Amino acid sequence: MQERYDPAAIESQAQEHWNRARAFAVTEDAARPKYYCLSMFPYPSGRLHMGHVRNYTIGDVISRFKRMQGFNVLQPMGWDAFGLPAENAAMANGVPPAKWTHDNIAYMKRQLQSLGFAIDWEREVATCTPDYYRWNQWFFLKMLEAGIAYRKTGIVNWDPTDQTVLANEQVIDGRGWRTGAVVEKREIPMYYLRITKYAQELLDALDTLPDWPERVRTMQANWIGRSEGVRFGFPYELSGKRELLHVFTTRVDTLMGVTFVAIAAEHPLATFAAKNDPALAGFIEECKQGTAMEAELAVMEKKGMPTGLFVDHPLTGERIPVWVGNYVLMTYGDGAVMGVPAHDERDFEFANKYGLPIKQVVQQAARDAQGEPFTTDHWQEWYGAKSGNVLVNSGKYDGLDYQHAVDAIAADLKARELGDKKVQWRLRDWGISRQRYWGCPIPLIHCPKCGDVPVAVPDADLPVTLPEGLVPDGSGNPLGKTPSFYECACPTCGGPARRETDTMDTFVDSSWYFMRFASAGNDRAMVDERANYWMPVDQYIGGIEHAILHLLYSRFWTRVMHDLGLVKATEPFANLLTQGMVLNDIYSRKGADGRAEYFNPADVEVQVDSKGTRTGSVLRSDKLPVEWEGMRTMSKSKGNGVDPQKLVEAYGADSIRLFMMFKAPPEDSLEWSDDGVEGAARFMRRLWRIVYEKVGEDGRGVRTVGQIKNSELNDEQRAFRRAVHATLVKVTDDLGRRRVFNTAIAAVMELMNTLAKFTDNSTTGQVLVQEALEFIVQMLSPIVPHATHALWQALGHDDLLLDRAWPAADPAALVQDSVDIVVQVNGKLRGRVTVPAGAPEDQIREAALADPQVQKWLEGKPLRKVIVVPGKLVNVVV
RNA sequence: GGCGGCGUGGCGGAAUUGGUAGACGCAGCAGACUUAAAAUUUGCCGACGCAAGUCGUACCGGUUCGAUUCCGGUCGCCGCCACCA
Repeated sequence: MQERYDPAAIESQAQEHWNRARAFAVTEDAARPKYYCLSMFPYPSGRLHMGHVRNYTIGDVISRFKRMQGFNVLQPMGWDAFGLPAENAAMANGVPPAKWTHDNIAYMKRQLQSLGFAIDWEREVATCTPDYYRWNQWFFLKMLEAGIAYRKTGIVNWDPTDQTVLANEQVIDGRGWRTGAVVEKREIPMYYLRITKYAQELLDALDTLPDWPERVRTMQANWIGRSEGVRFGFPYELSGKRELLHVFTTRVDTLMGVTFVAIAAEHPLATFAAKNDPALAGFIEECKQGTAMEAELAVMEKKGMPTGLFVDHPLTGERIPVWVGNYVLMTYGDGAVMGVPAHDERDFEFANKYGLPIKQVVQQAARDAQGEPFTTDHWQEWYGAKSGNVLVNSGKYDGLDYQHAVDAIAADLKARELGDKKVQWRLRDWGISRQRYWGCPIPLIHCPKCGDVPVAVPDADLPVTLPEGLVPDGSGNPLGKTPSFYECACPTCGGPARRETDTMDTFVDSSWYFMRFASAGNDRAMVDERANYWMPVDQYIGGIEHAILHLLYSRFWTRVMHDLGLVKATEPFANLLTQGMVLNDIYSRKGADGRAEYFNPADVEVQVDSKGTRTGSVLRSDKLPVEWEGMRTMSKSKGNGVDPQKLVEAYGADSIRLFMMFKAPPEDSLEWSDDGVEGAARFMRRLWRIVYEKVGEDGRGVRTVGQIKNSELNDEQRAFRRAVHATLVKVTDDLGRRRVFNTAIAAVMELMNTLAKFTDNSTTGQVLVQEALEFIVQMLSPIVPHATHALWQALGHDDLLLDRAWPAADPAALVQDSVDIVVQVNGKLRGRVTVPAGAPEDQIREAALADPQVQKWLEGKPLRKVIVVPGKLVNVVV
């Protein structure tokens, strides 16, 4: 073997070897246990960033480890290739999105290959190819048929920058998730998927996903947002006709305390009332503009205006005024709420401001608070707890507790046919229409003769192919200006018709790609029996930012595919790992104009004192100070990005992979450090050298490992071998059950330190060193596959390391003759004793008490108690 | 405001079921090798103390023979949701 560790040569050689052997192409094999390991596929933005590298390294380590454990492992890769950045790039460069996207895919694929990921590239998919998106279209039509997809004209979130509609999930703090532009409200006909139909299932099934992070399950449960309450109507007359103003409430027990009804500005009744009331119309307009930030909305002043309309109290018939309130959401429930100022903080604030009556109807059972002035303090006391309170001032309901009051009032409302108990969801149906070009065309045709309802494209005419040569100009969807695309014949009547030019939300593409990997290449079906072999994904890995959108959509989509008979799985991802972000230092300097200029950490020199504490930092080029702003995710605007490509060229893929796995546990954020990468490279060189020193220039390892008999070893040899096998046990557990790679690597490093001190040159000693090196190489192989591939050969093996079975520890090597016992006196460490393994408690106790160090602390004091934890410690209480 | 999570050396982190706090690495300090530097390598590296030892896992209290770990409270940071009736 070569003396020098030369990652570039080693890595390209290993990769060639794997490629020649088609080592990562995998076929379904019912005889072997399958393992589907999937990392979230990337958007082909141009180049990989460090977040990708971390994500895919984690997946690769797990895949390679599982493979060595005998699983039939599928690790595929694809491209989430539709989306807006391609259109923006197209506008900037005048290049069609298709070309930009495909160029990026080619480049990023090379990058992924240079990192040595064990990916089955024969299953690669790109969502922008007709082979893939035709099944989006096909399944959309199936959902239309099944009533899961439907068309509705509704108020939508309009992103003025991207000129498109956004789903509720894509609006963050009132701004577009991608552009950050303040979202406007618009009325547009579009297509929805009835995810609300699955709300209960999606909520309940969270309990079947114990291997998902708790916080992701909580976030999904909150997002689905189940509330139990009562929906009922306040009767009123409008032009002689009896109508109902519906509201939803979880506190129907306070119904007798209603003193007003508040409706949203967009409510039809508000629109009606505003017709002859310019002041009200103005107020409504003001509300619709609204402040964008939700956080501000929450603390914003309650504002309202009377509509001049009145409704009847559903039980008492009392006249109740209807107000427009800026705090009422049109998008939740019926866009109207009953106002109970005594028992709802928002209503209380509103009533105080506008002088509306406050009527207390609930109070603590043990208390008589009647006649006391009503203050915010009272509100908190009375409203806070549902339990322990009873109704007052509520006629026949007086004295009932919360649950009984709800039941009684709900029953009475039902008897009057005004309402009933209802479960209300926060989740809303998923709007998938986008007025964008670079997406999957929605396969419908609008025919002027066949009526308003669009006609489905027949299966035989699928896919509706997206023309690839167009370049958007920033003014809406270019498909709408391309007659060759939209002009078509109606499949029903044959007359001239217009093709739908909206495309699908790209979250559609990513909602089922994992099943396509499992049915790769099938041009006759969306999925086939192979999907039932692979699904569900055994391990899914990706960023926490997808905790709601992508994961919820995928869960929904999988259920629909199940219900329409396409797959057996009901949940797509059995196990979820949300990897942490990759952070880097941010350095800046205030310019003369007050604007901050940012510098890459690689160009900054950190100054430390003699203890290593950081005292300041200067720019390398001018030696002038720069300010450290802490660590944040890598971004262009902060100038703290790190290019994986340059690192691979400088250090090799293995050192980068090792550093990322060692620096932090996978779920924690990872703080980038060039020194840390240097340290990883140092370790790789050390590993290489230690093997080189053992096997020499053209040496082969001592292939006699199987012959080690533990009983024939001397004490030092036995201790060394025990360390080797104990490390194997720990690393196996860390990589498998615990999924913490940093401690696994630390354990191997520790073993390397032990190995360096083991200088036994006897034949037996050399065999033990050979065994240790083989174990070390195997244990590290999922993490640094290239170097270990070469080292495995150097150690005298001809087989492919990645197919080698994961080693098993020799139980005889793990046996300990004696154990060290820690002795505490009153809980403080005072001594250590060595006793034979498995010694009875009495013997341990005697040995501990006899220890001179311990004796010193015991003298003259009466023993009160001795606690013996076999194999671990003794605590003497005096 | 609600829910969830987290606070350990100069730094990243370890301590897996309540049982030796600080593994492993980075940075730092001292030495060896070298004409020199790099590379490599050896040792030290929580605080106070000459030492024996004492203190120490954000802070205060509790349970326990024993608490970084469990419980209650306070402070701080992070994440998500946020006028959801």
